[in-house]
This record gives sequence, structure tokens and C-alpha cells, in this order.
Amino acid sequence: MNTGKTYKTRQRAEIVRIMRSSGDCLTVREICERLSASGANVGETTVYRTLEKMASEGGVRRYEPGKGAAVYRLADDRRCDGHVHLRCLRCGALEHLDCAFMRRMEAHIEKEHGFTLDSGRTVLYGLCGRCGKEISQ
Amino acid sequence: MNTGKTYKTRQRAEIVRIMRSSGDCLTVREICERLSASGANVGETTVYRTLEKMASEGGVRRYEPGKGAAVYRLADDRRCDGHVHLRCLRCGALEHLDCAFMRRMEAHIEKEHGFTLDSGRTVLYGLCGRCGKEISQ
DNA sequence: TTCAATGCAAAGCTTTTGCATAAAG
DNA sequence: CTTTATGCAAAAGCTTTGCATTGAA
Repeated sequence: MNTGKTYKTRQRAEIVRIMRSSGDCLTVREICERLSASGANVGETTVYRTLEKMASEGGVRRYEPGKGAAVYRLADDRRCDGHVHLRCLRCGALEHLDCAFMRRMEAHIEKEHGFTLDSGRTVLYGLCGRCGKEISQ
Repeated sequence: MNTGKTYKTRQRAEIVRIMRSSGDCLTVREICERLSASGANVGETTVYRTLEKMASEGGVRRYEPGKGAAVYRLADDRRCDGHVHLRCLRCGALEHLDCAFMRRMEAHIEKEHGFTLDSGRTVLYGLCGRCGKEISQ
């Protein structure tokens, strides 16, 4: 596992500061740009390694978009935690599936299929009500 | 848009043959390996371009795992129709979630969230039992 | 003093592009 | 003949690794 200690460094503090000051998910590149824009230079490698370590400690979440670089956000940003999302393939609408049934689904997947769902990485795709109607016309 | 005509070539036929003979999702690398194993050499670039074109025509589906290379499968591969899949983020294992509970989940999403799930496009991500254990050691 | 963190350069992987050649229609 | 496809090599983009150095505890 992750046995090593974590030192408090200027770089780590700066990275956290940047991530906290921006609500959204950021790529490593974006974090570096904002760091140098604010006068705090941190090597790209350090950003990668810091985020990787924080992710293994649970401090940040990492998401893989279909294309391009991975994005990261602080795990204590609770808006999207602990539930999967549902995206409309036509209009892009995002629905947070934060309900009892979907929690039961996670339990079902764990018990019956032996998988631990990573809800942060999971997005269901479909059509929202409006787009479904518009398409069937 | 995608206006150009599509020529019938040996390479395209071979790629389709390999994908049809293997039930599951394959990476470009895997397709190339199976191609040369069966004596049919096709350049990696050609595999990329063929899959990209077929995807834009709707003939294949492309999925992005959290880590590593994208995987592709034929869109007319009926084995995987009508249910969602579950992929292990660590070892790549694919589980077909073809059970009553997951059908109820689709109904739930339709009724309670107003979305029509596109199960062919939906992949849940997590850790399979073995990888979950190995990681927590 | 010890061990983690840093940062540069270099390497790794997947994917894309340029370009000359080959093949399909 | 015209247009698409092929395949090599090279480039591109993101991420990881090697290694000497710096800095935290």
C-alpha cells in the first residue's frame, strides 16, 4: 500500500490552493499554467506525482475523459461524490443518480458480480426525456 | 460530415474478421497481434484509421478505459446487446451485467429519472474481486 | 541524518499525421 | 483515371521513470 510519509512542501500547498480556488476539474497542464500565472512555479512532474499520491491517499479524484488529458479535482469537493452520473447523448444533460435504488445497485454489483464500483469513473449514457421525444417524432 | 466512399479492401475485411471471431472488446494492439498470428499483416496505422472510419459510420463502438488503450467492438455483435457492462479498471476484465436486477435498473432510470438508457454505450467501471483484494494488501 | 519531494531530461505508450505508393471503383 | 486506402516513419500528446539534488522532519 501507501506506507510512506507525506511531507508538507510548498509545491503541494500551491497545488491544493490552485485546485481549491477553481471549482472545476483541472488537467495537469491547466494546474501548471495557473501555478505559473500566480508566480508559483512547480514542475509538471511534481504535479503528476503529487496528484497521484493524493489520489492514492483519497485526497483527489482522477477522471478520464474520452479524449485528451485526465482531469483531477479535490475529493473534499462533495458536489459529485458517491454517486454515478447519467448523461444525455444528444443534448449533454447531466443527471446525478443519487438515490436509494442506485445505492442498492452498487450493493448488488458488489454482492452478485464481485465488483466494487468506482462511481466517480462511471457515467451511464442514454437519452433524456426531451431528446427521447424529439427523436421519436 | 463523412461523405467519402468506403472501398472494400483486404485489410478492412481482415479486421472485421478478427473482431467478429473474438467476442470481446479489443485494443488496436490486440487486433494487430491477432492479425499477424493469423498470417494477415495489417499496419497499425491502418487499424486505427479503419476503426475510426467504421466508428463514424456506426459499425464499431469505441470505449475508453480509465487507463491504457481504447477498446473497440463491432456494433452488430449481438452478444453484448441489451445489457450494460462492467469493466475492471486494473486488469480489464469485462463482465456482462445481464441480470434481472440490472433490467430493473433500466426501468428505474426510465421511470424515476426520465432517461432511456443506451446500454450499448454504457460501461460501468470498478475493480473486480481479485484486483480489489490485491490492491488492499 | 534520513527519507520523501523536486525537477530536469529522457523514455514510454497510445494515437495522429505526412507522404509516397498501391489498390479499388 | 480518380479517389480512397495503405504503411512506414515521424510527430504529437499525455504520463512515467531515472537520477542527482533539495528540503522536510
